[in-house]
Amino acid sequence: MDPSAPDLHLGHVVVMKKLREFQDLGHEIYFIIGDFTAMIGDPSGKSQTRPQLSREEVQVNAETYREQATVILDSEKTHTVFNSSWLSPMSFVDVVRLGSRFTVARMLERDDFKNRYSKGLPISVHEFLYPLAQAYDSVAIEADVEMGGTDQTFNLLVGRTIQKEYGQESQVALTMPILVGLDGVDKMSKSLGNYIGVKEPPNDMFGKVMSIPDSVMGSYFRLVLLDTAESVKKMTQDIQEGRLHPMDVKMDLGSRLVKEFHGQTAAEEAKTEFLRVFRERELPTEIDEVRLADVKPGDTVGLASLVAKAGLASSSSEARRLIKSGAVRVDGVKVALESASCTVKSGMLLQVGKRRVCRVLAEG
RNA sequence: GGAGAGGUACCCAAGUGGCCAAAGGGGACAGACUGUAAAUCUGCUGGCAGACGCCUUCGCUGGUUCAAAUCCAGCCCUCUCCA
Repeated sequence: MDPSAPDLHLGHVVVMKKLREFQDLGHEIYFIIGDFTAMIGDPSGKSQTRPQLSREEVQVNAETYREQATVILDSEKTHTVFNSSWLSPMSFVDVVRLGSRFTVARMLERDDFKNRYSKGLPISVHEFLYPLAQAYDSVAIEADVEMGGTDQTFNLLVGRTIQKEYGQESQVALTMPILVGLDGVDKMSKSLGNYIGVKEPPNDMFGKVMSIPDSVMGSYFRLVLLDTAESVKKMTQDIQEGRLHPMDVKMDLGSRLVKEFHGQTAAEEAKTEFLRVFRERELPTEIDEVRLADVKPGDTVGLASLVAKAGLASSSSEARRLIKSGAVRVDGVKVALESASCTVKSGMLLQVGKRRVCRVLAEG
């Protein structure tokens, strides 16, 4: 687990559910926090070395992980370890020795490296060290089985080779299919912002589920909810032949997911709220309140800057564009004049698009 | 070490003295339509400002010029071939 982005999402859940199965069958799980490897940065097409995290940050993130992971995993059978504890003490000699057990040709078997190499894109030497470091993790804990997404196949296989070189029996590499994110195209990941976090509030979780393309619903049922292949196939057919409406199926998916992470009641509430806001087009039952210290009731300010201050747009220029395109409402009334100014009232309602709403509390 | 090519906004990519806040495409965002789906159409895509307008950006640092993404010098980085 990479500790630089401490949010577990449904993509992780796919793998963790399989881990849980192993636990239920009596296996012990080592949850490796990649605090050392995070400094190298997994080659992902962007060869940027990630910022080094402080000891404290890593600790905090690790704790966050543990807490989130226990939603799925049995904490009794889960050991949390940091790979810096065996990678940091290695000397340069050790690293050279490790490197001598693997060849460049085999490194270039990895698709990502192969592609970059053939396209003339840079590959730094330290990136070759990443799979080796991860492989050494397997040596350090004497792993019997290592699990990950299919994108980890190469790394897992390097682990097998390296273990053998260090006189251990090669681990079994087990990969789970990759869950696609909300865009329906790319893998679910935090950096792409197309994820559903396991700790997200019920309403957000439900709403995000509803925004996924129909075409990927099946994989969510199969990989996250562990429905059988047959039932997913039947569902797909029923939709195609008009016996089921895709939206109903998606709402069912949303309810079941929210139920899994937040319970039955939350699931029902999230569904009701969704119908209320997006079908009936009413305001949400709970609206965020934004306190603005530098504005007081009665002030006349530019609407654009107010929208930006309230955090509904990233800048006032951005807010201007949104106003111009007719996305902004003040107390429910659309204002499309870019240069509009408005008189501040405490508790006034600001809306941008369908999703961003807040109440402004002027406390200047 | 030698020779060549290149570094432009979130990404790809045009631009080779003023008409450049920078073509085009993708993505993102917003509007219409809808099932907060897909597809389609439209808008929009540096920041500040109520407005006239102002400020910052084309690898970095200096220079030439009334004017530089564009010319010059140095530096940094990437790729290819040769050694």
